[in-house]
Amino acid sequence: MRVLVVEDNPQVARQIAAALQRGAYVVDVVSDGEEGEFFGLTESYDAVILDLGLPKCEGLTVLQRWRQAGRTMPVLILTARDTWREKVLGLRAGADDYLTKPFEVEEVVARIEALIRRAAGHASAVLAWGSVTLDPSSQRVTIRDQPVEMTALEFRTLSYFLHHPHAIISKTELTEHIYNQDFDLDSNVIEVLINRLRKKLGASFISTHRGKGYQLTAFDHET
Amino acid sequence: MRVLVVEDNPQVARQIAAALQRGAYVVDVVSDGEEGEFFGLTESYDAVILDLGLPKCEGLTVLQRWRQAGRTMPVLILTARDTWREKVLGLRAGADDYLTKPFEVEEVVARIEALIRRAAGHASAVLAWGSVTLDPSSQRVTIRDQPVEMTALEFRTLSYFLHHPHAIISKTELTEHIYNQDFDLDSNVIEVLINRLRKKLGASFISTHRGKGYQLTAFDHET
DNA sequence: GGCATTTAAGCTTGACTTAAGGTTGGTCCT
DNA sequence: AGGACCAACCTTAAGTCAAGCTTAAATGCC
Repeated sequence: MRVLVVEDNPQVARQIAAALQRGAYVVDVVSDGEEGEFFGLTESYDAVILDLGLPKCEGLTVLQRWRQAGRTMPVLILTARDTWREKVLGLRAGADDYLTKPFEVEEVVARIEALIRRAAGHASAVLAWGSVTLDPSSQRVTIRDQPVEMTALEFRTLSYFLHHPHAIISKTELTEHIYNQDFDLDSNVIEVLINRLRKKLGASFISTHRGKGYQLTAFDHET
Repeated sequence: MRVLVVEDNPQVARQIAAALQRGAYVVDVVSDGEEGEFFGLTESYDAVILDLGLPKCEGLTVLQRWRQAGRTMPVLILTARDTWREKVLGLRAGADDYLTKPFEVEEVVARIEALIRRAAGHASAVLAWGSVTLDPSSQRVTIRDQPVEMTALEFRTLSYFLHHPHAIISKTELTEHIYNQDFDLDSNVIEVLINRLRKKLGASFISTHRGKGYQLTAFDHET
C-alpha cells in the first residue's frame, strides 16, 4: 500500500510518515501544492493525505484537478479550520474524509486504513475458467475480455458450472439447480441450453460424458 | 438512495431524516440498537447513520454484528464523546466516517453523500452518463445542458442508476432502494417509471435485460 | 384541485420450450 | 475385426408464453 502525504509543515509530515511506515505503508511526502498535484496525477497511490493550507496552490484546487483528471484514489483532508462549511466544501470537492488539527497520528492511520479498506471492497469476486470470466454482481460474462450477451437462464447455468469446476454435472442436477420447480425430464431443454452456451463460448468449452453429464473442459486453449 | 438512521433522540432523528429527505433520500428511522441491528441485517441500505449511545444495545456492537454478517454498507457514526481513542475504536470496528455532537445536519448530509459516492466507486459530486448530468445537491438534471424536470421518484431512480453505472439493476433492487416500505412486486410501477424516464432521457438511455433487470446503455453520446 | 403515483388492461417481443431429424459412440453379434 | 443397431446427444427451426411496454384512467397526497 502506497500513500502520498501533501503537507507543508515538515514536523507534522514526518510524524504522519513515521506512523504510516510503522503500519507497513510506503509513503511519499511532498511539501507544496504544485508538487502534490504533479505526484497525484503521475504516480499511483492507494490513498492520499492532503493538507488544505499549502504554499503555491490551494489544497482544494489540487483535489479538484485530480478529480477532473479522473483520479479516484481516496483522499483524507487535513485542516486547521474547524467550520462545518469548510468540511462540506471539501467533501463536495471530492474528499472522502476530513480531519481537523490538532489530531493524533494514530487516528490518521486508522482513517487511512478505513479508506483503503472501503476502496478495496469493490473488487468483486469474479469466477473464471480459461479465458471466460463471469461477474455475479454485474451479471456480465466475457471471453478473452470481450463481453458476451447471456440470457438469464444461460447465465444461471454458466454460473452453476463455474461454481463446480472439475465436476461432472448431470442433466438432473442441472435442472434441479437452475429451475425452481422440478421439471419434465424427457424434454431436451438442457441439450438446447448447452448448445447455446457452446455457440457463445466455443464448442469445446463444455465436454460431454455420455450417460453421466457435462463438465468444463480441462484446458480451454481453443478458438 | 435509502438510508437507515439509528438514533434514540427523536428530535435529532427527525432533523437528520428531514435533511436527508430534502436531498431526495428515502429514510428509515429506528430508535434502539436491537431494532437497528434487525433492520440493518434484513433490509437493504445505501448508507447508515449510527448513534453510539443507544438503549438496549451498544452501537459499536451493532456495527460489529453487521460486519460479521457480511454487510458492507457505509456507516457514519455519531457520538457525544470527542476522544480520538473512541474514533480509532469505531473505525476499527468497521465504521467509514465519524461525527461528534453537536453537528450541523448539512454536514451529515454532505458526509453521507461522500460515503455513497465512494461506495459506488466515483469521486466527483455531480453524476453524469453520456449527455445526462445529475447534481445531488441542487437536485437538478440536465440533458445536453438543457434542464429536465424530474419528479421526486424519477429523480431517486435516476440517481440510483447513476450511482451504479454498468450494473444491471433488477426490479427488486430498485424497489428496495427507492421506496421505504416493502412493496407488492406483482405491480408494474417500475415498468411505468422506466417508461417515463425513457421518455424524458431518450428511449435508448436505459436498456432492458430480460429476466435480469435494467442498465444504463453503454454508449449514449449524441442520441 | 392539481399533480404525482399506482392500477389496470391490452399489446409486443424475444427467451425458452417443443419437436423433428441428424449425428455420434458404444455394444453386441457374427 | 467389421458392421449393424440403438440410445444418447446435437442441431435447427418454429411455436408458445410470460416478461416487459404502453396508454389511460383511478387513486391518493399536498
